[in-house]
Amino acid sequence: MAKAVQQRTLKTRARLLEVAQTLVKQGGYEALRVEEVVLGAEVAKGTFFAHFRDKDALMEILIGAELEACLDQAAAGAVPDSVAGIIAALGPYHRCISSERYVYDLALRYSGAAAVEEIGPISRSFERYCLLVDAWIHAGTYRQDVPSLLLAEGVQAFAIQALSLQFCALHEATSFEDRLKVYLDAWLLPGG
Amino acid sequence: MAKAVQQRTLKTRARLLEVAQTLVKQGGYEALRVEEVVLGAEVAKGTFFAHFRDKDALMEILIGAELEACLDQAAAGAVPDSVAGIIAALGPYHRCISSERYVYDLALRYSGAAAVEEIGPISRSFERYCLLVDAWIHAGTYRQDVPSLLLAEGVQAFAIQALSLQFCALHEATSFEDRLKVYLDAWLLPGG
DNA sequence: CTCCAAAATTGACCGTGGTCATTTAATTGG
DNA sequence: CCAATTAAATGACCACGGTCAATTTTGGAG
Repeated sequence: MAKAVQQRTLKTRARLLEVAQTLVKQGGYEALRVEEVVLGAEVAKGTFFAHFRDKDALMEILIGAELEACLDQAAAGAVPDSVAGIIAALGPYHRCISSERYVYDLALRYSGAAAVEEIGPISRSFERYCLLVDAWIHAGTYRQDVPSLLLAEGVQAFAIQALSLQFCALHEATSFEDRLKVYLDAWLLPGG
Repeated sequence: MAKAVQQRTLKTRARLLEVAQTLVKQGGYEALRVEEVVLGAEVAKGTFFAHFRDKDALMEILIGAELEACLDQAAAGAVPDSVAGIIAALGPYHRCISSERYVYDLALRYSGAAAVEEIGPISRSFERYCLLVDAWIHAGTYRQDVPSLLLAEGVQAFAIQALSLQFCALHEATSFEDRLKVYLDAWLLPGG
């Protein structure tokens, strides 16, 4: 029972991820093909699936990393002190999810973990999103009649609603951020 | 420029839908295969795609019909006069969406129309859901500081949030309806 | 009735994600 | 240093959604 994972394994996995990342940078997530990844990494197709459960698992890792970076950025900045400030601070995260239809779909699909033992990067980033917003709300002056974590979950719910309407041609008159502002004013500052 | 659509067309389409519906009843949506549908309907594969843009389009029709029936039921009943009543009235709709992971994913993906000219059954049912809830809220005594349609959109957003958490193993301690109740109390009756 | 253009249908074919028995490489015990 | 054992990699193969040039059916017009 010594070192079960070999050096080779790490190298192969790293190469697969690197190639995939490069391809995504070039052509976006939608256009990524597993075959191109294995060609670029110079391994057989089967090797890919020995490292990732399926194509989605790779996507989750790549997109999850992007989302995590957005949260890093949000956490590094000053604590926003208004609804508009919260929306602005979350801007990179929301823009990332809405950058591609494909990304939006995948993010929603994996926003909740399918099983306890399989909590993926996207699900984790959604949780961190809530905790971050929770901290902001806690530090600010918003409604006090419900727990701040509940408010944070609501912010996420409204953000998703606003994002989904962004992809809906019927509602394209209003911009994403304007719509979210209306929601969050009503949610965080009722009667105000 | 006489009758552009032939009798034959309608028959074939009806047969495809009927077979698909039967298969779904037997094995659920996830397990449906296009090949089985065309086999059952005794047509070639190409015929299927002459009638439906893709497999999802068929799914949308089937699921959209189920959702529409749930809304019919909700609209036929008495107007609910409380948060719990609203949740109960929407029960069939929510249960339909959460009946299968596959259904939930597809419903979310098509909840917003991708293009103006392509507003599908699911998107339409989501709109009707909002209008129905809007009417209920209008008739009841909930917060008055924001438009009731906005409140209705919020109800939908929270329902989706609660549904997504239902598929998330992390949060399975709380039931869907209990969670939605907490959200909607805070949303529709702030400070109350 | 015959012929014709438009509509509907066909099925061989393709792209791409995913599998698995087999082969190759690395690690360990003696 | 050499088996023996375990991990990793391979690539032919499959499943299944989707395409399209060719063929058949249909419903008039003359």
